Amino acid sequence: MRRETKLFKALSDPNRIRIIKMLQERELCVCEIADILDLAYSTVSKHLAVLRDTEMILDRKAGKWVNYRLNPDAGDEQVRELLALVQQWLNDDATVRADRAAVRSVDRDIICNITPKKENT
Amino acid sequence: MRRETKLFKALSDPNRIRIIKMLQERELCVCEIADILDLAYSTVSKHLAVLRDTEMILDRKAGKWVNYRLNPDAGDEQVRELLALVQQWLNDDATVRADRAAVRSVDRDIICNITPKKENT
DNA sequence: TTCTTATTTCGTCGATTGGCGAAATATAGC
DNA sequence: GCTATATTTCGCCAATCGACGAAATAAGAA
Repeated sequence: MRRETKLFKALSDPNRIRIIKMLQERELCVCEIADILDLAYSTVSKHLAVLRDTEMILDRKAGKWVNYRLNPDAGDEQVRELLALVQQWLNDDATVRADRAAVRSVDRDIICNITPKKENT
Repeated sequence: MRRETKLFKALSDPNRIRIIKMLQERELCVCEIADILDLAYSTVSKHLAVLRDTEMILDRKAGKWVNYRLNPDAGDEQVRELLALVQQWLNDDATVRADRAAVRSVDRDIICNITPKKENT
């Protein structure tokens, strides 16, 4: 019972739904998600922790970033079923569409003020 | 977005999940549900209002009782999908099993201290 | 019409939650 | 080893939520 309600609770916040819809597009780091959602890093980190704790998403270090991605092959069938459900939902939602467009253009190098590496000439 | 998170939120409380699992068994009134859940009538009434507000359940008057039942043919596909999901889940859960057994024996006439009608002799 | 009763609504309380900024942590780069 | 930085954790605040009892409502029964 706790497991199921915990899964539903994780999906009951709009920002966490937005995060999942964004991660359907591609892997993202905290600073990119925070940039798109326009939330504090700490808030995003907390939301991601909730989702990671349900195993709906996975994290891994990539340089100085921590990347988050969906976990569609989660061992838990309930997680898989809910992720499949949310995958089908909200694809015509205006906010989701805007977030998706943002995901395609968001750039962590710009957010973190990283100078592009010089091309060898 | 609001619609989806509202549905997930409705399912994120253990007692509301228990109510839905009980209603899979049969239609019930507030006093029967309160008896099984061991909650105040007002609390049960509020939980039922949350569920009715999502259209996952329907109510109708039956004498002095208000009966509640599942709405598996809800107009909203998302409601139908979630009800189908919860139908498959938790069927081995100890609490759900106990609640189901209680549903089969709970009797509103006993709860409300109604004297059975005398049989014609 | 009045009385009784199942239910709903209201108000209060303590617990939980989502937001933020600050502090702490992990670790890449030099 | 030190510095810089992305992220996580902590602490606080306001809003929300689930529990209860009391009051209000709806309506059945007499």
